[in-house]
Amino acid sequence: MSDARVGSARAVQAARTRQAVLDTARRLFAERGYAAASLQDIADAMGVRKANVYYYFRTKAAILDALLDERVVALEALAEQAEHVEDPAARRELVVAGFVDQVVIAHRSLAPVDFADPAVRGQPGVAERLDELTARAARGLFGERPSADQVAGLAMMLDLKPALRVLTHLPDDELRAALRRLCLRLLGE
Amino acid sequence: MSDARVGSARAVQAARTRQAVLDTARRLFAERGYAAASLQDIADAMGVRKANVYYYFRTKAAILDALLDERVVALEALAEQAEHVEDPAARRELVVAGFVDQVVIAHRSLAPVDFADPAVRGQPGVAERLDELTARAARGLFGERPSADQVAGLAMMLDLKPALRVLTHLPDDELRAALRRLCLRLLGE
DNA sequence: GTCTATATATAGATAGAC
DNA sequence: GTCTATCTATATATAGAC
Repeated sequence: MSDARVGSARAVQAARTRQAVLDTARRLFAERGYAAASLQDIADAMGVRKANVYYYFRTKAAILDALLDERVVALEALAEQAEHVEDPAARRELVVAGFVDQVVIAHRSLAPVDFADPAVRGQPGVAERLDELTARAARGLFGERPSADQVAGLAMMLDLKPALRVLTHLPDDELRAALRRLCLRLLGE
Repeated sequence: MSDARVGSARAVQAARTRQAVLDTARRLFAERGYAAASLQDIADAMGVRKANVYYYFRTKAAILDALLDERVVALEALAEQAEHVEDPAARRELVVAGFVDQVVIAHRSLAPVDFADPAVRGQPGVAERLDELTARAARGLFGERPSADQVAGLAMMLDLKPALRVLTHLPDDELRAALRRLCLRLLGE
């Protein structure tokens, strides 16, 4: 029986290890920053050897790419979804609620990649992709000519980490409510 | 004549080189993140040898400490000053105006150390010092029992970098005005 | 005060055995 | 699929000449 066959013992193990790399890297990148979290750290935390990590990802940057995709794809899906809502106020509600849910879920399970990390933004193509996503969101929320205040508020919203850090003690529902109010304040009500 | 004598050729050169280390490190730490900016990078950018940098700072962390002091001392001075203003609204105006001026000046001259960089917060004592400063500011602005929304807004205000990134095209006076409005929104008017 | 040269550790990454 | 062993580059940091 081929290893490629879905459900074979090796295929199951492969999927499990690959996912463990992503989960561990996500946590360590968020805790220490991308540059300061080494592949050795990741392997140690997983209880495997470094070469085993390289079996699944050719480079450290490839791990980051996979993690960024998780978040960026989810955000792009949210933008897509919002663009089908006609009423501007309802659209804003949808974006804020969806965004906050994503952030909270990512935070509660395993902390998300930090878009504000200079080492992350410095990866080839990353800054461009984030900036494009921001511009798209700005057009969707504020029209073709967003004001400086609107652009600034949106940029701040994309990194809620400082707020998350001081609100971790709240239960999920209160956390979500507080973050939603914060986002609406940033977008200018 | 002793080198220690103020104004001697060597003392002048020492002060100049030491300052160049701080200026260069401040810029590179902000651009690339603390972990990703090496002492070799700093020495190269200054046009000196790495050993020369070590003549002024025993470790890389010592450079970061000196840079953090610049910012934290300035922020603490602002907090001190604000605590002598009786009227709450006036106090808030003073804090926001003073804070924004500091951020803009630091940004326009040489970009400031990034408080949100995990590698920076991870240095011994840094997170504690920043958290204490934040708590002090919260008490000064909102009284003894700040609400979750107030604490969250203040935490966000301490890292205006995302907003700064999208507003760099503005002239100084407009930049300041936009950032002040942003801060006031974050603090809840 | 700045340099050359070097020590030592660890980073990212690969080869090949099992 | 995971391991041991190793390569190469670069990191922080130091010793000692000039």
